[in-house]
Amino acid sequence: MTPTGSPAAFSTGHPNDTWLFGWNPTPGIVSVWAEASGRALVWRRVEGQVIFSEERFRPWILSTTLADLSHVGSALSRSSHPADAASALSFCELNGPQGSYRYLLTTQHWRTLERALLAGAARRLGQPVTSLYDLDEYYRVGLVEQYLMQTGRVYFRGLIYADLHRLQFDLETTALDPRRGRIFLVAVRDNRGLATTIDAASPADERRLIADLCALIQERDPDVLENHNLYGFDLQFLEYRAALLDVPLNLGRREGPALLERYDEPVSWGWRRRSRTTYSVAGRELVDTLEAVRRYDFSVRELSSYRLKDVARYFGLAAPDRVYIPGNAVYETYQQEPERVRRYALADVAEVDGLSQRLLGAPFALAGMAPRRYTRLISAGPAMGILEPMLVRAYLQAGAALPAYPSSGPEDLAGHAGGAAYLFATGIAEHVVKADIASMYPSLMRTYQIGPAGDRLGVLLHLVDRLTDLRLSHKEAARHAPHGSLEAGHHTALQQAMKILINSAYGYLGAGRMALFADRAAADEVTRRGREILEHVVRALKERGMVLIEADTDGVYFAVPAGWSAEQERALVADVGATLPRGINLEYEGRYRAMFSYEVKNYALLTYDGQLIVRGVALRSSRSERFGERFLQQALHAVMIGDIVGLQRVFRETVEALRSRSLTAADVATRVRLTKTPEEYKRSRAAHREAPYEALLAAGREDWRPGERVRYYRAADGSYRWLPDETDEPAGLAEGDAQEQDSAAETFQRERMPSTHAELRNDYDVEQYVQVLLTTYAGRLRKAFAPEDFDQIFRLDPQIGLFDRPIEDIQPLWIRCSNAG
DNA sequence: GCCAACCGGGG
DNA sequence: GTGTACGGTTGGC
Repeated sequence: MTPTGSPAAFSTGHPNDTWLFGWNPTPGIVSVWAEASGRALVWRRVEGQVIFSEERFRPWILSTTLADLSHVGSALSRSSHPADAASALSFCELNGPQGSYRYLLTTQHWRTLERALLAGAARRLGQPVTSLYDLDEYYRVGLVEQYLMQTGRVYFRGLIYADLHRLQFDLETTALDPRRGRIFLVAVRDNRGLATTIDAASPADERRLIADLCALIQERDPDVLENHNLYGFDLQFLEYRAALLDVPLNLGRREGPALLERYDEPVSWGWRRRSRTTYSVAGRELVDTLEAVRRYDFSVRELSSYRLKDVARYFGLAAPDRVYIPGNAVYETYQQEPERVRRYALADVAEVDGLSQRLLGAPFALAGMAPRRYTRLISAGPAMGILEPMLVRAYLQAGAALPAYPSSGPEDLAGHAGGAAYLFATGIAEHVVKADIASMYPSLMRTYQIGPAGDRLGVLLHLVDRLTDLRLSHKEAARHAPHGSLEAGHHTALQQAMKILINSAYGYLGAGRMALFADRAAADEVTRRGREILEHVVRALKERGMVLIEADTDGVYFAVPAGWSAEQERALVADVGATLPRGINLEYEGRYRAMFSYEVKNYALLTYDGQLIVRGVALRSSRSERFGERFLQQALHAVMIGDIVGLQRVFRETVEALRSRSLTAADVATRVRLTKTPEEYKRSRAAHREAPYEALLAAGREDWRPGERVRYYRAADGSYRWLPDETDEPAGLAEGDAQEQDSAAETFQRERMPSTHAELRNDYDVEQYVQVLLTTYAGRLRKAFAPEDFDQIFRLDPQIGLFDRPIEDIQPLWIRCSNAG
């Protein structure tokens, strides 16, 4: 290996910070292109200028054995240090026990090594071997990762996010499928002031549009190309159209190969294997903000849609006068009002830029630590995708062998006990406090020094240690920097990146047999300690007279005596926290006026300023009829303030509104997604009728597309009625041929009108919806009452029952101290 | 009510 | 060069 820096040359104050940030100080790397031949192209941004350099590296792989190279004989040479290797094939022995990855095999050209190993392995195993990834004897990473781990370099050293030159482009096309539609417009902007569109009004102009787009990108020379669903749409479309029109697609930097490299990766989402396409170009990083949104929502779980427009609104990025055009009407609109579409497309790219600023700070900061491309860090899993490469780099830097994969013995099949979850009480509680243990699992790892047994150098625990301290200092620095400043953003991004790494350390311990340093026993020890701590907190709260409601893994809800102030609550939490071991911190997370405890992790909270928060699926309805949702909101609010009279009133009013037909079809309609094609439904219809299709057929719609969302309701005569809404896609639009485009335009014109006549109809099936109200919505409050009280409150027949008592006397099932009366 | 299958996004 | 991490909805039985 030929490092251009040494570990001593880069330090940020701690001898082992190189485990965190790499050991090579080279600043400003914005892109790396590594080839199997050992050529690496590196672009750096230094003082605003881009500097290109061509470098050499030796492709490498780690192995537990030399057996598969015995057939090459003297072609394999030994070197005492990897940096000394010069021959076509060589190996260096690392420090480590038998069975560990103690052979670092290096080569001049990756294919030489790969061919030799595949041939050797095939001979050893007596069957053909097609991929080294299938063999446990080898630990292999991608070429760019090889380069970064070998050199100790990382991306973006010394840069802040605003230093990156980012360009967004967004295609507008006449159809979704590039075989059936073409590009008629592209909007382009960058974070250096560019904002423009390129038109191709006639099909003959499309070739010029693509060429102009490439030329503009070359001229602006950005480090990053960004868009929403860039991989899934824009690049696929561009690739197809450029090939069809035989126009070169030069998106990369001129010093590198002018190609758009495509990977069709098998990806498992859950257990299911699917394929997705990604791309890369030399010299520029590609950023798909859709991936960043997915990653964001993975932890936050708040987005109901990942569509650009929805996400932009969610983050408050959408301009108030933003133009909205339904996707299937964009081309029609362009033909009549091209300027409107240009503004629409420019708003799209502006929102992508906003999303980038909002979501990509953390991946940017991670790229300054982990030996991986920036692009990959946007969607990489934090444990295997980020932490493990850092661990591997640290071991290579130390000349130490990686441990063998942990053997999967029978103990691994035994159930792994996770966090504790307790439901202490159901019903309604008042004066509720939530407290939780800050970063519980990493804190436990740190406090009790629980790390993977195979981590002989103690890298993981060291990383958790340093990251925890550094994160606190960046949080602090972000707080003190001027709000909204570049400096604040920089520290916030680092803080977030560090949080991601810290939180993944525990997950990594339990990451199954494919993680090099996984350690099930250590993971179990962490959760065992966690349960111990949670039980301790619960006990301490009980001893202090608090009423426990529920506790889950690292947090607990409990009720305090009426009349307590927030200060008293905080003091209590601090008091309990003081009984915990050093390094384990109990935090006061919030206070609530009331809580409806339903099941573990399923509850509703009422804040002191009247906001209703509903958590867990059990309290929500998947049907989501508007009238039912409205009822449930009001009902939960009423029951949590103990207003049973009000609760019954809301119920009776809703029943009355249904029966008097003062609600509308839109209020009772439900929305489903179609799965069958018209042909499939026609086949199954005789055996089994399904409401949404019947609704369409009854409305005269014989054509639809699976995936289409359909709103419908049940009418008084028992039939189902379709209720088209503003954003519904008309039939067959994916095909995008001329007729269908026309129908799209017509539909669009029709649907721009605020609310259609159909929405205001009131011919719904009253008793059906009364039953829905009672069973689906009111039923969710069953656990808040004694059975006879529930029946009395929600009785449909308003005559007095034999055992009724005055409604004023009915109380919900309060969760209260027994001694408080 | 339970289980398996499917989808997310882009014009 | 991945990924061993989904979650909500729907339809079929």
